[in-house]
Amino acid sequence: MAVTLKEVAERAGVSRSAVSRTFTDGASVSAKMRRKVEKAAQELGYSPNALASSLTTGRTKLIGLVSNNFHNPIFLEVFDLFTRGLQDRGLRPLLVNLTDEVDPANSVRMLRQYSVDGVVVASSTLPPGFAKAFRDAGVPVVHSFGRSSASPQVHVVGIDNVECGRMAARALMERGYSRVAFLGGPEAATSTQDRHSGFMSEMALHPRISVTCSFADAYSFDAGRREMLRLLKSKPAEAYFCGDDVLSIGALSAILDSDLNVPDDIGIIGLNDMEMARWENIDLTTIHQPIQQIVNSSIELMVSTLNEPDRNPEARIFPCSVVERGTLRPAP
Amino acid sequence: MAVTLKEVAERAGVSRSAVSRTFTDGASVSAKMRRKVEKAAQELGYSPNALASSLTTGRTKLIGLVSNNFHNPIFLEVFDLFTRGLQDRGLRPLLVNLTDEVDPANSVRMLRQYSVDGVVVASSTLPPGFAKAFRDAGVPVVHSFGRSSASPQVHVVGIDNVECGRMAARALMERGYSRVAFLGGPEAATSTQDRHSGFMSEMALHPRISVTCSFADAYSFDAGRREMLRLLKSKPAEAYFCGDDVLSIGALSAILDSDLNVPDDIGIIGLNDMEMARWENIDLTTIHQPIQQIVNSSIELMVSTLNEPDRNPEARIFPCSVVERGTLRPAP
DNA sequence: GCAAGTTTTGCAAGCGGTTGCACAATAGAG
DNA sequence: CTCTATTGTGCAACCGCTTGCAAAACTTGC
Repeated sequence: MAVTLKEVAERAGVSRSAVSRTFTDGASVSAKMRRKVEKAAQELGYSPNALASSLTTGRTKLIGLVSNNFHNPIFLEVFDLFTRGLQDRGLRPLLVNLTDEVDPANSVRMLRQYSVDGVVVASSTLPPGFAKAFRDAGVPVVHSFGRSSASPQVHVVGIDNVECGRMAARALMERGYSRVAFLGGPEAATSTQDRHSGFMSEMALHPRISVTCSFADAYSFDAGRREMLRLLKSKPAEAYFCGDDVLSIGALSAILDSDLNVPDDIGIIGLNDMEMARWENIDLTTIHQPIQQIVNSSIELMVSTLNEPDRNPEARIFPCSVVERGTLRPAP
Repeated sequence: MAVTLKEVAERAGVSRSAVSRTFTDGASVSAKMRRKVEKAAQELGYSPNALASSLTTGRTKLIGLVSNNFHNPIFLEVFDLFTRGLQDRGLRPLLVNLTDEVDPANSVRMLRQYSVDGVVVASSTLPPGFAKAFRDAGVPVVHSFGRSSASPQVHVVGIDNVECGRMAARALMERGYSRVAFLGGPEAATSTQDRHSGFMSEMALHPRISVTCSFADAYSFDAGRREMLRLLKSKPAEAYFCGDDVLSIGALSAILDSDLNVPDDIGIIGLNDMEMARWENIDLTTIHQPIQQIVNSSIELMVSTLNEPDRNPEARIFPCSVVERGTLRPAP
């Protein structure tokens, strides 16, 4: 079926090693030999079998790209950036969808069967145990969008969600709201927990302000809408920090449906600054998460770790900032 | 590093073949042998190396998932469905991002180096040449969301875009619009061409109705918005068939910005029915594309083709239907 | 033109598995 | 308890490629 090394060698009248060497860079081959081999390879349409060579080199250039966020549009951008970034460095993403998966063991086994060189866990909702399971299996791993920590157990690249919570609280305070609330994503997600605690810790500095909390059961439009509809039944807060942009948009839709006005009756600030947030029909005030930097840095960290597997776990945390749009009343 | 067949064999005190056979189903092993081997494997934490075995079996279970649509939210759903569907059948998606790629040769070479068993081209904007290039390289291929045809050259699964164009035209006629327009995506995409030609052919039946056309340069929010802003400078049509939902939303944003009302001043009908289309703050009337069926059918076709590589190319076309929401005035 | 030093090249073993073939072990029949 | 039919098992070759080692082929300097 496919052309092999051996056929090229025969055609060029040289040894198999010679052919192998012309296709591995850094190997010593004379110019004449290289010409002969390349000619034969050309004629036969040969290209080396990466899997076979991985057997002896121990490297596949395959990277597991593991996620469970397939309903948050920001992750389409994330996948775009990851696949392009990895490709550009000669790495191949093996995509693993962990929706509804609770046990890391299966994916660990599968990715080891395919001898991936490394794994990127790209998720803000997978528990840290997943990333650790890969590390324990001896696979280099980077957790992108994971929980920041001063002494991480695996490489983590992302944002400081606690600080984002504080930032949101400060934004609301600057705008003079006196009854504010946190509307979080799934309570089990570390990102929700951290945003919540940051928000509360900042609000603790303003004891006169009333603060309430509730949680949607997913980072999704429907969950946000449902939760906000529920909140609107009793007296809602003046402004909400929503755990995520999709959630915010769901909440917005509920508010608009109830004939209330944003930002006059209720203010919303989201988190992520996904592409859609700046669409004029949405125009969401939100906290920008620098996903491009996060992804690039993750890839860079992955590549370094491949070359130096015993590198100590590292946390790379990027700063966020408030993007002023139309869903919060202006600061005075 | 990783445990190998040989170590398991030694520990269990049996031959390597015996171990291999207990891990390939359909092979003949006695119950006693199986127990011994499984015990040893368990203790050592062995799991077979899929890549090594592919060398002799000729099957990797790797499927190239090739796309260039990383900015249309509907493709997040598509990737979700594909990855889960493939995983469920024991296949592994190797994701290839073809954004900005014009020459299929590179990806063909790369996917052959990784000995993928098959390739799914999931894109409505990649030219048919890409799918054909894989076929020519002897790799089973399914083009999802490709151009429908009575005698396809490769397997195609998708919708009849010409018919969708007609359907949109009929929807506008039923609602009594007298000046309508087509606002398409990139002119080079076969999907745009087909939707356009269907729309025009149906409109040819209504010679009294004025019809105009224009094209955005991508299936994206920005492109739709930009094009609609341009159209609004001179006298716009009463209703637009937009080539796609994201495009529609871009157009909507332009319209709302210009203090015009939808659907009273201008009507919009989209195509795809992506998740967002039903979000209350968008509420887009659109044509539903059954992506779940398309993806499942694509996977099913892929699997059949793997078992029977010489199968004739087949087109599987699924019907679409108008989803009535708020961006078109109601039919009388 | 020769010795010493420097590439190049081929050989052969190995990477982790699978599998046809021949032989061993067991089962079934009488 | 034989004799045949049916599994079950091990040997060894092979899948496509890499690489340490030693020999072959070049350089270079004198």
